[in-house]
Amino acid sequence: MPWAIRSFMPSIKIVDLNNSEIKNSLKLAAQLMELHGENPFKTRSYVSAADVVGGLDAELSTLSTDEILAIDGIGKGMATNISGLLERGSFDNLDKYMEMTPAGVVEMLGISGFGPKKVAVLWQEGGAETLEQLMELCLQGKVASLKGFAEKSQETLKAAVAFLISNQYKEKYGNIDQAIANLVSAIDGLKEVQSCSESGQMRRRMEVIDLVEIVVAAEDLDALRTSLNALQVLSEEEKKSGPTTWYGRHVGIKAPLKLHLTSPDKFVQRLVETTGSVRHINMPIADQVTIKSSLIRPFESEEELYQSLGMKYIVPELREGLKEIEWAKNDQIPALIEMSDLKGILHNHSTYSDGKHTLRQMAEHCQQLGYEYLGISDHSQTAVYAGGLQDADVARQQEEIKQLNEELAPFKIFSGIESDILADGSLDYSEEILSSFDFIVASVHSGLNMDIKKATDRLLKAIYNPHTTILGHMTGRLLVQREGYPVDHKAIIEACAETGVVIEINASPYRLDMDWRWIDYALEKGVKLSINPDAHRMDGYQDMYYGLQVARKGGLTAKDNLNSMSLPEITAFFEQKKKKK
DNA sequence: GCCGTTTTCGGCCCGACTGTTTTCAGTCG
Repeated sequence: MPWAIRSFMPSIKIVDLNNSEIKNSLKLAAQLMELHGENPFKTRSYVSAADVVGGLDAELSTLSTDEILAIDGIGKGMATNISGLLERGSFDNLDKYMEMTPAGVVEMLGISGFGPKKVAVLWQEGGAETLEQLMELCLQGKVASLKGFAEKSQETLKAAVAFLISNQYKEKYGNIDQAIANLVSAIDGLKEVQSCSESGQMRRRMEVIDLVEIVVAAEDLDALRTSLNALQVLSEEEKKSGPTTWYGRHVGIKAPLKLHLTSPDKFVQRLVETTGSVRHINMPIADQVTIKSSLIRPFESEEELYQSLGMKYIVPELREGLKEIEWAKNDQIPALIEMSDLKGILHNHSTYSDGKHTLRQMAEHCQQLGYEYLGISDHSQTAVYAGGLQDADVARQQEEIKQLNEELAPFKIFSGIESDILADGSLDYSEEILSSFDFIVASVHSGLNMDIKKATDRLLKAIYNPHTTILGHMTGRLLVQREGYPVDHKAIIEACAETGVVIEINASPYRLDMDWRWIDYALEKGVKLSINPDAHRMDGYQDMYYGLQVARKGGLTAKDNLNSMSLPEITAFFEQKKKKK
C-alpha cells in the first residue's frame, strides 16, 4: 500500500506547512479543478506536482525559491502556489475553487470510490450541497436515477456517507497528539496555572479521538479562563461551557475540546475522574465501592488513590473498564511492552517498490537507531501501482541484502516480501520464489469490498499457506476514513494459533490494525503479535510509537511480541517456520 | 500547468477493477 493517504481538508497551521500538508492541498486543488471541469492536463500537473512533493527528501519550507523551481515537475505557477501555502496556508487558485464549492461538496470528494466526476453529478444534477442532503437523496432513492449511478452505487454511497457523518468530528490520535502536547505546555506556561495534564481519550491513547480533554488546576479560575481565551489557537463555545469547564475548539482540530478547570487540591481527583472511561470509574471494586465513589477527598497522586483501594496502580492506557480492575486487585497487571523492548523493525519498504529510501538508507538508519535487525518487505508483483517486485527484482534485492549484511554485521537485514493476498487467498509468487524469503507478510490490498464470509475465507487460505509468517494489516481499515473489510476475528485468530502465523499490529497511525481490542483474545489463544511500522521512508520507523501505545492498551507484553526477540531468537524463529513447510 | 524544444507550441501515464453500460467512464493504487 503506498503511503499516500487521501486527506481533503488541508489543516490550518500557524507554522509552516510540511510537505505532506502541501501535497494534500495540491491534491485537493486538483480535485476541485476536475470537479469544475478545468482542463484535464492542467489538473494532472497539480496531481503530479503533489506526487513530486510527497517524494521529496527536504522539507519545502527549508528550500529557496530557486531550489524549488529546480525541482522536476514544479514550474513557475506551482512554485507560486507552494510559496502561498508556506506563507499563508493557501494559494489563489485553491481559494478560488474553494469559494466556488460548498463545504459539503468538498467533503464528498473524500468518499472513496466517488471521484470529482461523480461528485459533480451528485451536486449539480442531484442538488446535494451537504452530506445530510446527500443522505436524504440516497434515502429517497433519487441517486440511483442519476446518470452513471444505479442501485448498487446508491447503497455504497449511503454507507459511505453515514460513515463520514459519524466521523465528522473525530481525529486520529497520531494526527493531533503533537498539537495537543503543544497546547498542554502552553497552558502549563500560563501564570495562573499550577498543574495541567491531558486526560480522557488522549491520555488513554485511544486510536480515534472524538473529545480532547485536559485538566487544568489554578487558584483563580476566573483569571485562568481569561488567560485561556487569550490563547490564539482556542475559541470557546460559551453555551457549552460551565463553571468548572471550558468547552470549545482548537484551530485545525475537528474533535471538540473540553478543559476541566479545578482548584489545585482537587487536581488528582479530577484527573482520575476524567482519564478513565465511564466503565472504568464505575466498575465495582468492593461492595458499593467504585473509583468514582472514592473520589471524595484529595489525593497527593494517582498512585495513592489506587493504593487506598487496595489495588496496584493502573496506567492510563488500561483504564477502559475491561479486565484492569481485576488485574490490579490481584496484582496481575501484565508487564506492558515498552519502547526499549523493541529489538528490530519488521515490514518495511524501500525504493525497490514504493518506498522513498534505498535499502541501504533504511538499513543504516535502523542500525543507527539502535535496533538489531530490519525486516524488509517490499510490495509483490501484483501491486503494479506500487512498483511491486518481479522475480528478477527479488533476486537483485536478495543479492544486495547479502552484501549489506556482510558490511553491516552484526546488524542483519531479513529478506521478506509483503505478498498480496489475491482474491482467492493465494499468495503472489511461485513456490520457488516464496521459499527464497526469510519471512513473508501476507496482506490484502485490493478487492476490499468482500462480504465477511468471502473476506474471512480469503484470509484463512493465506494463513494456512505454509509460507505466511505474518498477517499484515488484518482488516485494511483506514481510521476515520475507510472501514475495513469485515472479518471473523475469532476464526482468524484461531487459525493463526493453529498455524503459528504472527498477527501484525500495523503501527501506522492511519491504520492501527489489528484493532487492540482483539489482542487479549489473541494472547489467550497463544498467538504472537508484531508491532510493525509499514515504513515507506526512514522516518516511518517513528510510527512504532503509535503501535506500541495500542499494543499496551491491549495488554501486550514483550514475550508475546515477535520483534521483541533478539537477533538470534528471531533468526531461529524464522528458520523454524521455514522448516515446517 | 509542466516540459522540451528541430524553442513559444503541442503533447502530456498506467493497468486493473467496478459498475455501468452495450463498448466504456471513472476511480484508484
